[in-house]
Amino acid sequence: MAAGSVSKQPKAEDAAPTVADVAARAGVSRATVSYTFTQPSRVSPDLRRRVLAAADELGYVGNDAARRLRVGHSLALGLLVSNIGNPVYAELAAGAEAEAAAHGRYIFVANSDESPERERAYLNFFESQQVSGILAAPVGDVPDELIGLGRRGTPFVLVGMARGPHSYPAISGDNERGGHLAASHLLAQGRRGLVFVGGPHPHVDLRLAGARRAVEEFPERASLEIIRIQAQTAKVGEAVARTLLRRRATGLPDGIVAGNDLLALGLLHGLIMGGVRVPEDLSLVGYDDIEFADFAIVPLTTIRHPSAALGASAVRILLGLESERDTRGRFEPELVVRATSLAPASG
Amino acid sequence: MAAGSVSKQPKAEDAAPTVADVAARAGVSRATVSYTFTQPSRVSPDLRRRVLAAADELGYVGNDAARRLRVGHSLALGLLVSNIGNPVYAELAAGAEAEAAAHGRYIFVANSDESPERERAYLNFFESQQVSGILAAPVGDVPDELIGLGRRGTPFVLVGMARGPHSYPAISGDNERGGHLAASHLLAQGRRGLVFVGGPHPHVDLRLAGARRAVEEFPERASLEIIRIQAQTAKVGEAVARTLLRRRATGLPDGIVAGNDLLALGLLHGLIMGGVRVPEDLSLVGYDDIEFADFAIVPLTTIRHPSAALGASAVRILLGLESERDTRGRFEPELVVRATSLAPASG
DNA sequence: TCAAGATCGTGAATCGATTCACGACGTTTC
DNA sequence: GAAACGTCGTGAATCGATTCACGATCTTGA
Repeated sequence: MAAGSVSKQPKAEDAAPTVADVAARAGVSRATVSYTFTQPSRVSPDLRRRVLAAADELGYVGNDAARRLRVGHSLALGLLVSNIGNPVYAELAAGAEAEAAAHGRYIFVANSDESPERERAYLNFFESQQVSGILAAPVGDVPDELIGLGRRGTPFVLVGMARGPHSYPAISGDNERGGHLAASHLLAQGRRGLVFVGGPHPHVDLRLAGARRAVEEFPERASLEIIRIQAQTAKVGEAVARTLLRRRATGLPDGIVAGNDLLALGLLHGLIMGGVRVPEDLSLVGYDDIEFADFAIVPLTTIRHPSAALGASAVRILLGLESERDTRGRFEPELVVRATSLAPASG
Repeated sequence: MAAGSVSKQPKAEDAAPTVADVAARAGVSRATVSYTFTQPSRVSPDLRRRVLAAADELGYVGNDAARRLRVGHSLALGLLVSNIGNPVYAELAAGAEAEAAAHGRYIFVANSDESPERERAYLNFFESQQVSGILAAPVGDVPDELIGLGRRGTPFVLVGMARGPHSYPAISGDNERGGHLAASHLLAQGRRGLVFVGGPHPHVDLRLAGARRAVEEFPERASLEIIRIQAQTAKVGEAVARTLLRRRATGLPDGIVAGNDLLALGLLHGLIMGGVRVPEDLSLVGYDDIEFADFAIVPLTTIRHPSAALGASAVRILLGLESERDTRGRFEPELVVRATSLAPASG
């Protein structure tokens, strides 16, 4: 009684429906069902309707594992970020996601939390998932796993990293130019004793280079001191502020360029707590234009960084809709003047 | 010449290696290779070593599609959040990720950006990916897709949502208690004209209920006004601050409980800009203890919410390592007194 | 020394969607 | 009216890892 006369086991009634179920219901073969979804033009309109109706009634969702096993890659793209807690990366992810959705694709966000080990683990996982492309916003060097993956046919784009010594596809805002903008702005409003606060990081180093160039090109006498740190976080910014305050007797800088906004917010807080008036005594420029920059007690002057656009472009490149060259000149950084610096001299 | 005498096509040399390749190199059958990874004890130590060595030399990564097709589910868990830009969800994701990694699992973060449509699309995608479980931190109602998925065998946990009218597995901090803590703190320091600012949202409504209870239980006379809003963001907070300032003549509240920290930061900014002294004129309590709470110019008193722990527990529940009951009483909210409120009367 | 049992490796079937190669049917054209 | 061609549906092979059921080899005890 339990076993019918058919050799095939009856399906559990709540198991996910398969092409076979849809085919049976629509009275066609499994091949036809598949063609209905993958090459609709190959199926006559009449049958197509019938198949789609059957699929709908059954709540057919398809099994991407089977699909992938056959065609070799998934509809998903992988996004590897070093720290999802940084609003910049959250914005990057959102931009990539929106663009992917527009093309019927999905983004898997993996957060390595700055750990090279997790980074490698996730890259391997991406490979085992056969993602059809990878966006990587890694901390340091290009991981070997990524290079291997690329060789094995999974395209990748480095996001937010300049083409450095490597020759892999990479798109990025012009961080050097942004750094130049920031320092020039301070110089233009009369600041002459500048400090750059930032740690080793591909982006930040370029921002520093830009700031340095601005000071060197400046016709008058101006100085740029560099304070190196370990990480670009608000906590570190506060610590640096305390250090600066300690040498108040010998003279504070009158302008600071921070490696990013988190750092700048920490600095701002620390300095104001210490009685420094911003921007009267000292001007401050951050980098990234995160949401909180505008809500700091003294709204932060900063360099806007088109993170969402970068994410979107990276997706388009991976999907072959755009080439790396096409993006040249886009993603220009932009100075956003708020209250931590004076308005630029207007004449 | 092109075609050899073997019927099988030679593999492209840079194609990903398969179990067959590893088996050939180690001189064993494909079954043995598989058992080496899935049931190591079934293989003698000697062979195990040989297989692992071969796999390592070939850079074998496995094909999760094939694996999944056979076993029916993936090693990945899906995390659906409504807004990855909110630090609370970023923290939740990080907590879940760490716990998952400890068990050899991975988390796919999907960001619906508050759109019910994207939410549904991602749930379907999760199904097609056969994730072995889903963590959902949705905005409003429990989506039908999720319920269907659950019925079809994919476990899910609602994170950060109280068990409401529904009866689905859910874990959450005790938002009612947190709201009570916040309001009680204000009452304890002598505030009597309280305002709760918050919009419709499962969490926030509970926080409001707690605040209301605190005021009702309070032996002296105290009032609680409720300002309803559309979204808990900093921008909205600023707008509310402007509204409050406009009625300064008729009297401002002396204590505000905000639905979350983003909102509180916006309020804080708006009020201070308007000349209100915090905490002298008015005390403010936020909710969530996001990183930026501590860096606001007047560091924000808030209720700490164990988001990372919630994420970790949700993962353990999905993996069957813990039951929903086990978490009862954990995730207690905690009052973090900073500068936007006075210290509680200590005697 | 030989049978019974434990240990450990293997061939083959299987999961579900895709796609090739074929064939049935209908239409066009001379 | 028949040959040639197009259109559109189908059977069957395929992707790679897993796992069942079986069998080979080795161990143990009388």
